[in-house]
Amino acid sequence: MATIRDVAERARVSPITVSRVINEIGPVKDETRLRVLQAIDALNYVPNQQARSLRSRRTHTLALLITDVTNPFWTTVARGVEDKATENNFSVILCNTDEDVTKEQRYVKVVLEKRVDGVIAAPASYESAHLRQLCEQHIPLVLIDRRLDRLDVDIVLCENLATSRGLITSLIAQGHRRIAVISGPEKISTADERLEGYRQALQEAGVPIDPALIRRGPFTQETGQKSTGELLALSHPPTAIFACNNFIACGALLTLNEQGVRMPQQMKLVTFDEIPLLSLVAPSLTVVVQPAYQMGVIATELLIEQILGEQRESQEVVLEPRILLPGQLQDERSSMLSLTSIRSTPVQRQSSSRQ
Amino acid sequence: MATIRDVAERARVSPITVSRVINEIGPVKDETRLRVLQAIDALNYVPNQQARSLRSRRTHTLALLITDVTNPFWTTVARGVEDKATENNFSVILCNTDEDVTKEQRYVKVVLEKRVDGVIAAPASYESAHLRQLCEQHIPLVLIDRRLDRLDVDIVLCENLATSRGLITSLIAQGHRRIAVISGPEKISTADERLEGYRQALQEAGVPIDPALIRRGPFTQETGQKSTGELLALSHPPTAIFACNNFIACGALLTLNEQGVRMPQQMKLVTFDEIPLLSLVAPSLTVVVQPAYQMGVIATELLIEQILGEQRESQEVVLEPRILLPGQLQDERSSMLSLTSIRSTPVQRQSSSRQ
DNA sequence: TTGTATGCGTTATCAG
DNA sequence: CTGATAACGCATACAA
Repeated sequence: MATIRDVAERARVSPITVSRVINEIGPVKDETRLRVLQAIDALNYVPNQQARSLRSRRTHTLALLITDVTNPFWTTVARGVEDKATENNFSVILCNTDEDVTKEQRYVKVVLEKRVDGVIAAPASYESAHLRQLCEQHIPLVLIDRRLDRLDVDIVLCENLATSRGLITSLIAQGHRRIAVISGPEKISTADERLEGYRQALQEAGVPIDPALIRRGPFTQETGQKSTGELLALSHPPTAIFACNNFIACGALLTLNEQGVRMPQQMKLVTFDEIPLLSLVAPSLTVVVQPAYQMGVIATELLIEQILGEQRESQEVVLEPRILLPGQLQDERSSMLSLTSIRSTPVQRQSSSRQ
Repeated sequence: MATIRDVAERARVSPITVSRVINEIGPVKDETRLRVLQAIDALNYVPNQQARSLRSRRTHTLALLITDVTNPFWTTVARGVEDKATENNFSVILCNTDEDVTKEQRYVKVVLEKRVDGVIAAPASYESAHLRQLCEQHIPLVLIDRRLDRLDVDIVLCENLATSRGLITSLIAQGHRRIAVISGPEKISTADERLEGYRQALQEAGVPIDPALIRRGPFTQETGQKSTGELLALSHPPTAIFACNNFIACGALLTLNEQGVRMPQQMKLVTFDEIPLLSLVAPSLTVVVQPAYQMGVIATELLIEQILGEQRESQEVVLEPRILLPGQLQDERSSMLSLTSIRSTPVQRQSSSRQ
């Protein structure tokens, strides 16, 4: 592949002049520029970003550490990140951690070696020592969706605790007393906060908390299926289930369906996060829809600010989820299938800087 | 950040010795190695991949050009690519082309600048001149899912034509005579081949082809909705619809649902590609499930062979899709929600090398 | 307006 | 077993 020197020779100038033409800095006579451009064209010259990065200390590359692109929530986040990154001439390296701290660590190492300009990460655990490593090395970092203990860093997320408390309060208002919850793993802030919201709502309403109605497990369909099966087998089963993410909700749905449980008559299901077609499958569902695409976009904006930018305080951006009640906004429910509409939504930040 | 020289100084050796320790090449006395390792640890030294790449001409980075991660099919492909890449110490840059040749071109440029070791791409059009550019520059390339005209290069895909012909033949055998098809854009091989299969099946069975029953548009939900609306409005509407991808099927499903069309009594729907929960929404659906995860894995294997490897003939790997009939294999239908099962499936190649 | 010298961090080559 | 030197491709600082 042609180098800057090849181009320089062909255009009968020095390499630096070629560099000036490419980067459009410094004065170059029009005639010279033309010769250079012709040489570039003739040789199919493409600047070597590796060499460039070595000097400029900019790789124009971001890393996105999420649990699993296969989850529509993260897929949409990834799409938001990629769109915003591309808009700013950054590439995105995709990293699936599967909520596995070891994998996360491996990716952190890759990130350091590759000298990416910044990282957007959903921690596999709120301890995640390796992510702290990034901060120590002064790699720009933005957390997304999940918190990290005792680390003052930019973060974009939705209000989990209050939202889930409101969700449960409203179930209680509808007359439900035996409400089950199926939450995610320990040490993941979203799982903890959604569960805590559940507890607070029951306490406020004076409804006793029955440990048998509280289930936890990986954020997977299997957890939903298994837990729902167990809940249905209770001598005094719940009348409502709060699934803490979409995969768990799918599992619950499958099991409820299998066992012929009618919704919402025999069981009311509420959940965090969207899955396409969910509204068609179970029109009685209440869904907390997090603005995943915007979360990705905003996280990327914050990251790029950090990379290009001035020092500033860490920001915590808290977005409002939309709550889709049964029968409501049917159309919008399937919007994930086509991001066109979401993409054009202007970004609104409800940020609260802290510390 | 510490450099190899810092480490060398601290360990009182030359940089090259440090390099030898890191890369585990050449002989180094145990004592020296230990000193070096201690220095590396003390300084938190991480080798600079940029500088390394400059010499070694290996970036350990792949690019994945797909139309849209948001489509569960591509999501799953991406996951397969990422898993296999990671296994071989490669990172993956995610590129969404949205079936837009201009975007594709921009990404090709990025790919060239970044000197990625190889590219996996689903062409936005079977012309896509820019992708040819990669071949000219001798960048290892593997096509996935879609063909490119007159280009002898590795490719992984499913049998589209025969599969769709079989699908339609079976509809005819069930007594359907007015069968509609909603296919994707022009210049995309999958859209063309699936449509061609439809045509062949009708011809073979002596069923006249009615142009009013043939619709094309972008592979989106909107296309499915719009086309289905138009088909239902025909004076002599079809009794079956063949949706050529999952998004189109979703659109069709939404419109059929809205208009209260009962399936399969009033309308039989068949489709390519899976969407989670599809089976719950419409148990009467017939779905051609392409092994997306495996496609990603195999494409990556081929690419890595090219990168690391010996010259060899271009390979064309054609995989068998699974066809899920109504009511059949209910469990497997939702397997996309959790890749665990897919991931453990051993890779079987039904390859046919050509040329 | 253009060019020279130098260095980014690493590794290949050759020498000791 | 270890080291000196050069080179990868480009851009900064300075000079002309």
